[in-house]
Amino acid sequence: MSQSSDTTSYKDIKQTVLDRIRSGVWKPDTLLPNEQALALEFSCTRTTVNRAMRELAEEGFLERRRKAGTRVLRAPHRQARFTIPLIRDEIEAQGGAYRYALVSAETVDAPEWLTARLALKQAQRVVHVRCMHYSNNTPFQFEDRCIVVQSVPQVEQADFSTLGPNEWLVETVPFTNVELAFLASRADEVVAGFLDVPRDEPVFTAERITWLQGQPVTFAKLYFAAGYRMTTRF
Amino acid sequence: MSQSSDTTSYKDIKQTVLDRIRSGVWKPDTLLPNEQALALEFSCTRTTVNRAMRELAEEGFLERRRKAGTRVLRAPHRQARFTIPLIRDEIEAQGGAYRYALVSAETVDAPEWLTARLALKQAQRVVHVRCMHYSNNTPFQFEDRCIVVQSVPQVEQADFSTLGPNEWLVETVPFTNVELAFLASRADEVVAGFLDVPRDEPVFTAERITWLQGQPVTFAKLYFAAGYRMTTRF
DNA sequence: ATATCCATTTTGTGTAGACTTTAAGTTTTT
DNA sequence: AAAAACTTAAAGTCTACACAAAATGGATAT
Repeated sequence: MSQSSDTTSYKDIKQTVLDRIRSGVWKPDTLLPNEQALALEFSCTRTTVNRAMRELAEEGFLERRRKAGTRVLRAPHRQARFTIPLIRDEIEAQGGAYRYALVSAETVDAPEWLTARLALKQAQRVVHVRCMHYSNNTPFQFEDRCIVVQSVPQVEQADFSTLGPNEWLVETVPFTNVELAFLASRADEVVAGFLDVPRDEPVFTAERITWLQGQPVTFAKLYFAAGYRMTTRF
Repeated sequence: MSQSSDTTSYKDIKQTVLDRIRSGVWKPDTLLPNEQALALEFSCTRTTVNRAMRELAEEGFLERRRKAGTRVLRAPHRQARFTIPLIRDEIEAQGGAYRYALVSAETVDAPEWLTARLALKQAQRVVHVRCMHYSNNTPFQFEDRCIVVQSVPQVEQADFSTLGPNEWLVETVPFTNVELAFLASRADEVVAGFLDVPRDEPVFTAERITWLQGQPVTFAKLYFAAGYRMTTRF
């Protein structure tokens, strides 16, 4: 099917199963034949069928339960996968020239809202960095970030004048858990100034909280330039 | 490790490998031992190692190339996975009572912008539906959708007075390709009215184009209520 | 120096078979 | 009835082995 080979591959099976779902041969809620039977039909081993079905389940098309069998999901709970690239990569991928500029960097006491937001045990020192990312010298993103000193002590020696805090963190604390939120916010004086948009302009915004093994590391607000769209296909 | 079993499972291997990456034993760009060697180390078969490493690669931690081997990715290209639920499910999941209300439904000629946007060969008839989704009787989402008649002829007989067009489409055309974009837009007169927010309020907005085997089926703009956040963890 | 070819290594995927784990359904007991 | 115990079907995972496919790095030819 996919290759002009003599054996049936798990990819062939995936394709065939998808086709049957598409064409309505196997409608939502249908209980599919078990792996044994499918292996017989496709004249391959159960191992191969298993891989095909397992992947289709992971992709959100099927639901599998031991003893109960495999059925077609009625409302495809399809998952959108956004790849979150480094901003430099994102800009360069669309052919722009990336430029970074530090706005400010200072060590301060964490404000109350941040203490609450990160569920810090007590008030902590944080490095507060603000910076800009440009594509072809037009504003692309304004970044406003706090990094918890206790979690990443090296941050006090870090130099953010040429390297952005995100890239620095990726190098320094490569392995993290993330909570990411997208929302629409309103450009205040500061954001409007940096992004070169009118005040009160709607701004696509991402909030990103990062932990390292349960320890909150950083809170970032990323304000995108006017007209930014975050896109995916599936 | 995970189970108190006597065999090494692919999950154990995944965990161990992740730990080594976390702890810096295997730093970014490190070339890992090949599957043979790992199988020996974990005293299991190469098949088991293969599954562990394959999944870690899929999850964005490793890069694998034939002959070149497996290496740790420097900037974890981790992917955010958003599950896009039916809006009814989303509302009910957070404990709200879902209510749907049709605003308008009419068959019209596709406006030019839509013809261009969907790359229609010629101007087509479309069903234009506008409707509201409420959570506990507060506005949650305003939906403005066009459905291409030629692609889904049954739509002209559809009754959207009690069933939302999205749910109808999921039932009728279960299998589709989707392009999804998120952006921040500004509430115009209409949107502001329906969402009960001031004019010019920033509104988190999703645009969704759906195809069925290459045929454009529907274009939808989904305006979310004030303060909506789309969240994910990874 | 440059381009082409080729051997070898490493991952990718298949077969065949066994044992394990979960949970649906049935039967039995309370 | 309701709860507990049992049976059993289905997916989940492992072993052991084989061959395929890709692509690197060196060897060879231009």
